[in-house]
Parts: sequence; C-alpha cells; structure tokens
Amino acid sequence: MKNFSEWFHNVLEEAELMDARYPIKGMSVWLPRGFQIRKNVLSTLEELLDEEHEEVLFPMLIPESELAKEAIHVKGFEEEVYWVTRGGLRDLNEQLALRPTSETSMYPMFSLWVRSHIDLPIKVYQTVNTFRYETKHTRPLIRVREITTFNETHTVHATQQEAEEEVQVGINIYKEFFDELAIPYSISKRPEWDKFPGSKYTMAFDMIMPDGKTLQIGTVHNLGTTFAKTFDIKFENDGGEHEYAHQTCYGLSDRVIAALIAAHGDEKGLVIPPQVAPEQVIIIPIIFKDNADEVLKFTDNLEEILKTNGIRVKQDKRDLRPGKKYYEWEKRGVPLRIEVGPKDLENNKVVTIRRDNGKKEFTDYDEATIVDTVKGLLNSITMDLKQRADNFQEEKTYSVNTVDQLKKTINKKGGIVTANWCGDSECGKDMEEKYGIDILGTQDADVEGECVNCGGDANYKVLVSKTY
RNA sequence: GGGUCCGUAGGGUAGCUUGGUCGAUCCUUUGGGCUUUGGGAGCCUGAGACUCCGGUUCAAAUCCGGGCGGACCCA
Repeated sequence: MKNFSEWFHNVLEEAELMDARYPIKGMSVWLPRGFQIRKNVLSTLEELLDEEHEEVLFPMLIPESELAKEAIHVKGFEEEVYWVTRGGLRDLNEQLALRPTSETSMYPMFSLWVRSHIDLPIKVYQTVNTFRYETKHTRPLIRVREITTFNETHTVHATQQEAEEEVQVGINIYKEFFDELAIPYSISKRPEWDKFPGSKYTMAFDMIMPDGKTLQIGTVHNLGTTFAKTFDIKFENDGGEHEYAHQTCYGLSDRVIAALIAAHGDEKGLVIPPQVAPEQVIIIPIIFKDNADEVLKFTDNLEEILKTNGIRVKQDKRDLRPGKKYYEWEKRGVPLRIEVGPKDLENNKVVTIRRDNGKKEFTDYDEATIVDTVKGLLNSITMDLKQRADNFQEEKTYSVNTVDQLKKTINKKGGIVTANWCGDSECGKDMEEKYGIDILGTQDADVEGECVNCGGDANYKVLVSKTY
C-alpha cells in the first residue's frame, strides 16, 4: 500500500461503504454496505456494554449556559462548537450547541437523578452523532465534522475507588471489543496537556495505521469530582452526609471503523473480519448454458443450509462472467467465497477461496459437515487477520535510548517509539516541539536511567509517534 | 497558526503555459442489442462533464478576484 490516503479513499468508494461527496466539508453518507458493517460493529460493542450498562438517549442540543458551566471543559471545545442561533425567523434568546460531546447534556440530569448512595452507581451509554467544527483537513471516518457514530459511556460512583475500578472495566471492555474486531492497539496514559478537558486523567487506545501514523481509537477518562462539583451531583451517604460523586466516561467513534478498514485491507481492497462482515460467505455459481438448473439447484440448497445455521451468506446469480464477480466481491472484502460449477458437481466438491490469503481449497461436499467446514474457515480467517494485524503493530513499535534515535526512527520508520522519560510537562512539550512528534502517553514500567530528552531521572516509559 | 498546489461526465484523466482549431481527449462507468460464462470477454448502438459567483475580452475550460470543495507541507 504505497499511498494510504489514496487507498483509504478508494476503498470507501469501491467497497461501497461511504459516499464522501456530501456537499458539506467533513460530512459523509453511510451507504448500505458501510452501514451494515457499522451496525455489526455496534452490536458487538453493545453486547459487551450491556453486561453492566444500560442504553439511554439524550437530546442533541445543549443550552449555552450548561455548556459554559465547566470552564476547563468548555475551553477544550469552544473553538469547534456548532451553534443553533435561530428558530425559524427569530433569534433564540439562548443559543443552543450541537453536542460536541455529551457531558454537559447528561450531567445536569444526573444531578436530578442522584439523591442517595442507593441511586449509585449509574452506568449508562448512548450511541449518537456529535459535531465538531473542524477547520483542518477532514477525512471520512477519521477527522469529521459530524461524528455519526459516537458511543459514549458515562458512570457515576460513590467512591474514588469505584471510579478507578470502572476505568479498568472500560479498558477491559474496549480490549475485548478490539480483540473481537482483530484491531491491534497500544494503551497509554495521555500526558497532562492532552487529557480530556476537565478530567483527572485519560487512558487511550492507539492503533498504528499502514502509513506509520497512529490513530486514537478509544479513550477512557477518570473525571474525578470535577464535573460533580460543577453540575452539583451529590448524594447522601449512609452516614447522612452529602458527598460529591466520582465519575468516569469513555468513548469510541467512527474511527473504529477506519481502524478496521486500515488494519486488514490489502492491495485488492477491503478485507472484513467475519464477525462484522455484511456477508460472511459469497456463493458464485458457475453457470453454463446447458447446466444452469443443476448448478443453481445445488447452490440454492447450499445457501439455505448455511443460512439456517446462522451464517450470513449471499449468492451472486447475476448474468456476468465469474471473473468479474470475483473481483467485485474481493473489493468488497467478503471473507469467504464458495464456487460451484459443473465439474464440482461431478466430483462432489465445492471450491472455497479465502479473501485474506487467497488460499483455494477443493472440499468434499457433504451436507452434514459443510457448515462446520465453513465455520472453521471463517474462524481461522479471524485468527489469521488478528495475528497479522498484531504483528504489524508489534513490528512498528520500537524502543530507543536517545533523542537522536527517536527522531530518526519516527521519521524513517513511523510507528510508535518508546523511550525513558521524566514525565515533566515542560520537558514533554519541549520534546514535541523540537522533534515534531506527539507524545501519546506513558506506560508504567520499571524504568531506570535518564530521561531521553532532559537527562533527568526517568520515571516512565513514554510512547511517541506521529498522529492523525 | 503559517504556506504550497488543485477543482473537466458517477470515478480517473488530456486540454490551460501562448484565450479562438473544444461541436472537449482517453480509460472506466452506464442504457439497449447480439454473443458468452472455471479470474475483469468481444462486437454494434446510445447516455454522461468544463465547481460556483463576479470581472477582463469581439471571444474564457483556459486570464484575474472571491466563495465553496479537495490534496499536501511546515509549526
């Protein structure tokens, strides 16, 4: 993949995922095929969240007075808020923001809901669209003005410790989620100057894209009591005293789908993991003039068997040459193709071709075992995709000892570079500016020696890269 | 935040420097017909574009200004 930007753009179009030509900068249309993937991705996530959380839906508009309440928070977003200022012909007496994120829409309500420790914890999530007035270059799914798929979880707890535990819950859910999608990640604690505005700290998931830059694909925030104080979220503890609640929030967006596409795609186009593929199997009947009925009878039956066994399958009966169909379905990323032609009927075999590695196999056909065979193949596709993606992330993660190496590695190889770091904000910002890189964050590790930049005592392992 | 470049059918492009030959090139896409079908077949016949607004000019895809949209570089 020589040029990731171009490749990504082409895949969205050729795999019929999105139409980026909508006449507003940074806003695109989900096409049926893309939307189906999105749906499958979301249900994978929601299944995990639903174990402990409940789904809710808050309004999209936020009154200015609420949005402005938390000063640090609003400062982080003020330059990119869309405003509704008129209703019909009249100016509104209070302008309304299109949510850039939902803390200020949810927390005034939380304040009403929380009375006693009995009401806690609250653990809710919603999947909504959010708006950010991006002035930089936008790119579908990666940097957009309307985030169409923003899944955000918000929790309220009685104690600091419970909030800490919830952070871990969030991280674990995301780990499992990304694992199911075979998306690799590196987790780190964002530096002070890059944490979520208003939070105590931010844990983040980053994936290395094919061009070596990293993409933030998920974040988990411990909000402490900052928002509770601002929005007056208090409860009466069992001793009858009033206390501020401890909160967390965490979120994912459209970027997960960008990561999914980028992690598995190849020169031929999209490769979708079976877990979220709109069609897991595409059946191509090879039809000649005189045997169409026979072949179709067979493939119809095969389709039915797979379908009733919970496999998402489709048959392409269009009057096109088979080769053309192969190309089309490969571009669209369908994990497994099954071909059946006259020769196969004769030999009682079917042909299976894996999208991920192109491997072609002639399998003896037996109605009783075909489902297992297909499921087995889909399974190994998933595992191989994951392996391949994980390897890439690992190979692209380098460890260095000097700033010189750091700079060279980032510029020549891209990826994530790790080094020893003191953890000081001044030193970190200095490093970002001097070398034109971004500090993703830190990982706790047994670190000995000197900070790679300032030479002071090193306290952390720092992750550095170029970012989207 | 600063800078560079770009905008021609659904997608990708030629033409722009030096205005007229453009009734706009080629590939792809696409409607109809014939013929075919184990890796993008072929033939016939149709369809489809100069980003928008303003300016210069006898004449603008081509030159100038602005809007909108897009790509990239630096910080």
